[in-house]
Amino acid sequence: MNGSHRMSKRITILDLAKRLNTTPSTISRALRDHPGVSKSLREAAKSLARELNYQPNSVASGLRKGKSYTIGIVVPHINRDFFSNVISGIEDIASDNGYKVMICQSHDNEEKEKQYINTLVSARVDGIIVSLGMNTEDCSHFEQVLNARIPLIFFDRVCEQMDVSRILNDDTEGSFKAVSHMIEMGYKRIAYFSGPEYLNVYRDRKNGYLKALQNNSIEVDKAIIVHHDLTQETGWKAAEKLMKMRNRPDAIFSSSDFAALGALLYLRENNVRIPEEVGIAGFSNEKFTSLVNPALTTVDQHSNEIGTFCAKQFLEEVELNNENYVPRKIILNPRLIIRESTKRIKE
Amino acid sequence: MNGSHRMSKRITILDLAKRLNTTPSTISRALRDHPGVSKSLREAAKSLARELNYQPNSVASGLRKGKSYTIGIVVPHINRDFFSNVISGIEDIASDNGYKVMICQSHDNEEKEKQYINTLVSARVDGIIVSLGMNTEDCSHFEQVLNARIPLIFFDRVCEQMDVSRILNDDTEGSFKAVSHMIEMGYKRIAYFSGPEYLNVYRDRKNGYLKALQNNSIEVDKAIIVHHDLTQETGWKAAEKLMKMRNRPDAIFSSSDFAALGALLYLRENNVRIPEEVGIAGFSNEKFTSLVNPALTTVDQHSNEIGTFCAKQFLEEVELNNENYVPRKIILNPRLIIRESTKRIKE
DNA sequence: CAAATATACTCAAACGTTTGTATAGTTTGA
DNA sequence: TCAAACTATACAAACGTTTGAGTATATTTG
Repeated sequence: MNGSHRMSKRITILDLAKRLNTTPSTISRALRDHPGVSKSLREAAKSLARELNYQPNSVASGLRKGKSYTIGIVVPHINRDFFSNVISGIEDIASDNGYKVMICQSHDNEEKEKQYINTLVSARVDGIIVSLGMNTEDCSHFEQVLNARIPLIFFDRVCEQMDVSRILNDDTEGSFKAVSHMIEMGYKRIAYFSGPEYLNVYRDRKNGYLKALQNNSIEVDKAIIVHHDLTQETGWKAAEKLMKMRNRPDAIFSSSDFAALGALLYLRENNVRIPEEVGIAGFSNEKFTSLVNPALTTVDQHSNEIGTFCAKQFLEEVELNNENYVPRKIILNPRLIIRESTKRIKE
Repeated sequence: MNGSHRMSKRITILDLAKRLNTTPSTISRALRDHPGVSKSLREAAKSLARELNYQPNSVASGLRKGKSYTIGIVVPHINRDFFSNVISGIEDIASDNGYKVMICQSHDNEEKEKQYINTLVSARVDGIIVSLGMNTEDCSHFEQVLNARIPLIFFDRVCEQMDVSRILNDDTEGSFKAVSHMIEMGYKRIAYFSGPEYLNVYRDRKNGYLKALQNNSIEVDKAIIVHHDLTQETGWKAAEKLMKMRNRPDAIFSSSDFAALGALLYLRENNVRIPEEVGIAGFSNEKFTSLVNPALTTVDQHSNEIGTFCAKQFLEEVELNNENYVPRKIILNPRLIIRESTKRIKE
């Protein structure tokens, strides 16, 4: 309550041992119900521990055992529904299995991502789960994770050169579904917002877009394929540019919900009717997509499942003790969610 | 690239020492530029470390120094804008000062919160920053943090009995502003969504509501004050109940944006015009509030600033080494954001 | 009844750092 | 020139736990 001000030394296993006239090793075993310790001592140790409010020092135990029971997670932003749902998924499985998670935000900054990887390796986490930052082109900072024989798992935005497990969506398929749907709704000239092409997700999503056009014999016009960093702001600006073209597009498909939102707001502000004049769709199924007006068609990525797959894959690899496991690629099938922003009466 | 399969033992300070024909202690000092070590050796040590890709073991160093350079954060949910912004704020300051953060989600579950506190104490974090779960009535699990002399800081939802620093909004004031505004807009019968009253924030917000009514000589009607867990779902249900009253309210003020959203969706679905027939406002300024239709009036809590205050307070307390510091209460003034959901033409 | 076997412990080393103290070797000063 | 002072390094203990090996006592076995 008031924090009594005796300089209480933290109590250790040695203190318990002294009080029970035995040794630290015996206490250590007693507390973990080792069968080699008599029942009576086990009980005594545990009740004394409770009484003195003993908290095991997991730093010491981590050092001795070479295991920290911690998983490091590095994502660009935790305040995106996609990432926070993945993290929730990881955390649920992890904590059921006695692991805690350490969450780091790279803020899409390669330097920060590198630092966090260093920190996690230094902290001797038992595994690292990563989705790359938007600006990460070079993957060399992950080499040391492999060298340290720490299980490494990527999801969503991955390092393709690295031979490690990865959990992915079929981004091509997701994009293909969305664009095919838009074509079916009668849109003829569909612009596309893409991210950096050294990242698998953006390359794949673009391929899905191209495939859908091709499939419907629509010619690709590079003028309406825009590359940017897919934020709300740049989405707004890109929409502005597109709408001022003489031959303006009648739809926008964005590989990010945030950029789609920016575009949507631009269109709304400029009284372009959605979906009648211009259709619009995004990617990721962020919460806000169902709430904007009109509600945004988007591609759901099963974020929570991705998280549980990541965690399960980690558990498997850690179990195998880094020996002869084969990296695995798990691909989920994304789901198209059709909402008002593309529901045009077919012409 | 392919993870060469020699069972490479991790290299330690001892390995470096052997190669340079010196001792671990000297290497340890050399790597940290201790002036007692000759310049040449310092350089040699550092370049060898780089060459061999030496990664210091922060577990060992943590054990020896009794410091982990880690801050534990416990929040109900990381996928709420309010919390993730606070975390971002903490993390920015923390990482500038060499601290990493460990983020835990209590999911508003008291048991889970307790476990996480245990884990963090065991992990010997250097500080713990908490916002209580919705269901946490009993704060006894925080006693051990104090006993272990680990700086403890609360924000938003706090343990009032505990004499530790806390960063808060003036929730009464926030609520008062919102409700006063609604009254000014001509709403006469304003319902209220409240959370559990053992939590400071909900008690304070309710007080602000009551104060605003009183201030305008509006009688309080307990029939339209609803207590629930403030999720989108319960907000929906509560709105339904209220709208079916014979003497139904003409406005709803919710102490959570999520519950306000639920209510808004119910009203929209049932063709109750907002803000004409019923006004509505929430609390927290979640991203979606500006995007729903109509946009939701809400109270902004300066989430990012709360985070930086938390981190700075932690740094100060850790600096003082737990000696004679006086717990501090920092109160920020929330900001009312008026949007369409309450902009009724005054009658 | 001696020998084998269980039982319930104790001992000591180890994990990888850090840090206070000791010890060479070198320089300085009167 | 010899003690004092400094420089650069070595030594050893410590952080708190875990674990393999060792030991004393009690119990079983042929």
